[in-house]
Amino acid sequence: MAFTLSEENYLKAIYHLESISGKGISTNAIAKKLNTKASSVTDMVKRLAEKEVLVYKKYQGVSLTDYGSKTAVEVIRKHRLWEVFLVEKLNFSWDEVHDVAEQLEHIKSPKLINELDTFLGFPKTDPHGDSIPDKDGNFQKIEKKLLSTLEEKESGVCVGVNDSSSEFLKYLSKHEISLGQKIEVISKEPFDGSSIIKADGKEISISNKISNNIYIQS
Amino acid sequence: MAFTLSEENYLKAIYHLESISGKGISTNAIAKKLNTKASSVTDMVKRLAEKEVLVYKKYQGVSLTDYGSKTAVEVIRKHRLWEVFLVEKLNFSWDEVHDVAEQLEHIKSPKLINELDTFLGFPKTDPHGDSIPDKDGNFQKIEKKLLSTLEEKESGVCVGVNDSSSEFLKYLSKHEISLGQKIEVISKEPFDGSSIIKADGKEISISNKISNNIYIQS
DNA sequence: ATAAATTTTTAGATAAGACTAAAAATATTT
DNA sequence: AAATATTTTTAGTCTTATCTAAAAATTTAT
Repeated sequence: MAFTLSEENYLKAIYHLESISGKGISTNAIAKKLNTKASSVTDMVKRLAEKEVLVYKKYQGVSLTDYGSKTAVEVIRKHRLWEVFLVEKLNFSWDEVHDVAEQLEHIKSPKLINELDTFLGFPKTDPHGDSIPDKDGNFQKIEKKLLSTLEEKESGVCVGVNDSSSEFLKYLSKHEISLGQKIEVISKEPFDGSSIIKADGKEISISNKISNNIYIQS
Repeated sequence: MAFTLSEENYLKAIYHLESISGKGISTNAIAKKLNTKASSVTDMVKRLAEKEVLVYKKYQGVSLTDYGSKTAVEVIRKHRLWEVFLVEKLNFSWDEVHDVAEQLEHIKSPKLINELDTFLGFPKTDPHGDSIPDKDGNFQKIEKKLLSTLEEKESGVCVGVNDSSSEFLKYLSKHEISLGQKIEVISKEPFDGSSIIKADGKEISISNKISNNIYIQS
């Protein structure tokens, strides 16, 4: 079955929401994620239910079927492989790749994506630290926790980010925080959740919002 | 100004038609090229005229403006660079690239296409022998003529094809005719326009339709 | 448990792009 | 120069994907 660009974006959004909060995703949550209106979501969700990629019951939210999840994972695989290509071969920085990958992920050609995978040497993770599904849709869950959950004196390696927006990634670049970097929590301020961390030898103060967007592996 | 996928396809089609038959392209010619209906063309052409990429006068056909030509050339540049990428880096054969390149040519990102050009080493021609416009839109016209225009005993090098369809390219592969190959006309049959040619040391008979689709440089 | 607030759905519109069928304009024959 | 044929345009419809505004259902609060 073939899917439109919009349909693929809905599947991807619902898949991401399910991976955070389990089955039964609300219309409003999808609308917020896709910057659209709840009424538009209802319309689209009905179409997708007819295509049997998700189950929809009025006022009960939606859940992806196995077929729907598989389709979403295929799009995610494409997105992440293209990101690797852009960074490794075309000199993009990690804060520039997202918008272009959002377009490239919708190109339809099984041969293209499998050859790209081969060309890149079957990478396991993308430039933001997210793991890349293989051609059967299997991928390993990386054991990661938020930087904000670390206690004082604890440390770990930066393995990913929660927010891939260009603004956030630019913030990280400016403070010289990058993937694979060791980060140590020096102290935490209970009042506002901010903390002082040591990265790249330098101590800097970061807000709770920042530490909630950085994934750490211990 | 931004263009939709459909608009870009119209611009490309009109550009190609103009390069064959000059200014003033008829509604019907565009419809045939794009496998659509004349009425659909009229609709679209009105929209494009408002965007000032072409001039449209009822019943008089259309002509691209400079801006329209420039936009079309940008799409063609992207198409041909992606074809080179697919053949040289991803092991596509020249009869497999067209459909995928048709999708990739619509990706919007100036950085992407210029970095791709650099990555590929600024190729001058694509896998079908067509020249690739540089980032300013300049490209050299290759001096080429149809194989069907050669006389008996004349020969030349295959530099391109007129029809990039998978069926035609597969025909050529089967008969071991490829870009850069020397082709000699052994004899021509005036009755049906067929001819016997020598390629890769072997003599084969080809129809007029075939020799009308192969470009030769002497 | 009823009222108020929120969420979700329906109904009706809009825009892009395509279609069919019919009307209008242009070309071609005789 | 009429008559015929062809091309092009118009008018109206369809689909996808979106929107606003209003109605219905569900949740939360009192």
